[in-house]
Amino acid sequence: MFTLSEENYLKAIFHLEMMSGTGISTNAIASKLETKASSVTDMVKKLAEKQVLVYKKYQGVSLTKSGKTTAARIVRKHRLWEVFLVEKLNFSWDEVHDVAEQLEHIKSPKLTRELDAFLGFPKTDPHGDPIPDHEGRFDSVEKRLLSSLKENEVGVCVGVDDSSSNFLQYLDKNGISLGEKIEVLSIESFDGSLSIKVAGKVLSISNKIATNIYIQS
Amino acid sequence: MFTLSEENYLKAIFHLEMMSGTGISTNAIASKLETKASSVTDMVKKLAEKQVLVYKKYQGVSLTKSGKTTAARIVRKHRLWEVFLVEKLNFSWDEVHDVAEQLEHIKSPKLTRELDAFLGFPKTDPHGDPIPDHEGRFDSVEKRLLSSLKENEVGVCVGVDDSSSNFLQYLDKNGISLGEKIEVLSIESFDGSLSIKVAGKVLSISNKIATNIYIQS
DNA sequence: ATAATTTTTTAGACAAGACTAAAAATATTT
DNA sequence: AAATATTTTTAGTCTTGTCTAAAAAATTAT
Repeated sequence: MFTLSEENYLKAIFHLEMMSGTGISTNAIASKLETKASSVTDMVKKLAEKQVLVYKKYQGVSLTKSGKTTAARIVRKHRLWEVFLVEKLNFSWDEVHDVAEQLEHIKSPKLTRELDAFLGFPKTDPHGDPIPDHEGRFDSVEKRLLSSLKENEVGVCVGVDDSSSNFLQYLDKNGISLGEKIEVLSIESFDGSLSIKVAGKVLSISNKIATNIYIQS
Repeated sequence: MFTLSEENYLKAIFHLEMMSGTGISTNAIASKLETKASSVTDMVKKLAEKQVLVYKKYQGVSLTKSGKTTAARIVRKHRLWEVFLVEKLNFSWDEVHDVAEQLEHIKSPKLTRELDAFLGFPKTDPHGDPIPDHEGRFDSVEKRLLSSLKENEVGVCVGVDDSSSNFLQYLDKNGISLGEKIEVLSIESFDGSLSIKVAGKVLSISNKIATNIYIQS
């Protein structure tokens, strides 16, 4: 069994490994968890003893099989709760994160199982991220950045990179949501900004926005 | 804001005050929380500083207005989650307690509000206990013990005193559940055991069982 | 390749919340 | 009312998870 703090470390390392492969540095973990490197060293030693990760001094850490499964199960719970909040309790996708951050630590296999069934076994959360199964497996959604599309190409919004409240509210305001079709009308070569058509309306977005939206085509 | 531990103390004291009035002893709290009296003294001092209870050495404690509201809100969340688990996630009434014990500490006013609405503003939990409103008010359900009925009287099961898994499973096995009509056929004067009719079947139950079932008539 | 910089680890301290053992206050007996 | 028993508090210790400051290792620059 893991403490709340241990679970947060596992989840952070899991996410970092997803992004940048194996061998996660002490500082990377510290900045993700907004804590100090020395605290990370301590905790990482503890988790190594529990066999959920491999740690060698000055070499960063890597999750073991069991560590990955444990972490994926926390992510699973987080994303299931997000679906619940949005679909059943009228939360918008920018409001769910903090609450899901608490709910993900509830320990009850039956609860997770039944919640999954109650929601109709969803495959992705409200931000388009895949929901791992009980064994920790999940389909890596094939997603490209909106900014990688060429003129006149179309795609469907399947997720966002930045999940900050500000950004999600911007998207809401402009009618961009999961499943929405997006068509690239033109690309400004000067600054990479795009003119797109979404929900029937024409919209101009910066390149920065476009590199935070995932689409599938 | 209160820590998990502080919330558990508040809830325990709240329940003790409901049962036995004001001025709760250190030992009573310690045994309810399965901790030591010395730990209680420490925590009680901390809570007194936070103005949620009044503490005078050797004289026990009493919740303040604000302490009562805080505690009632935790109870409110606990009971709402119990309803959710039973009504939406197929938990039986003996399985909900431990999970609700975790869920009650989730901090999100919107979550509580929306959950309440999602469940249709229930008035009682699956054991028949009233659900406080946001201000901490609740109707005290008028309930009598089944053992207080006379021969040929009838009542409806509205709750249980003992919420242990064993007892609740016994009730399930014998078709006794909330809202079920119970008719007392005869009372054995020798040991106080009752012959009752419930769900069409005749059943003999001990006096001890009958003093753990609340009915309304 | 040596110096400077950055990263990581160690050592020691602290707060929260629990514990044990002993002292102090209150309650109960006789 | 004194003696005994119980309850409560105090004092000091422990664990978890954090921190700061300093030392050690690794990396980068000169």
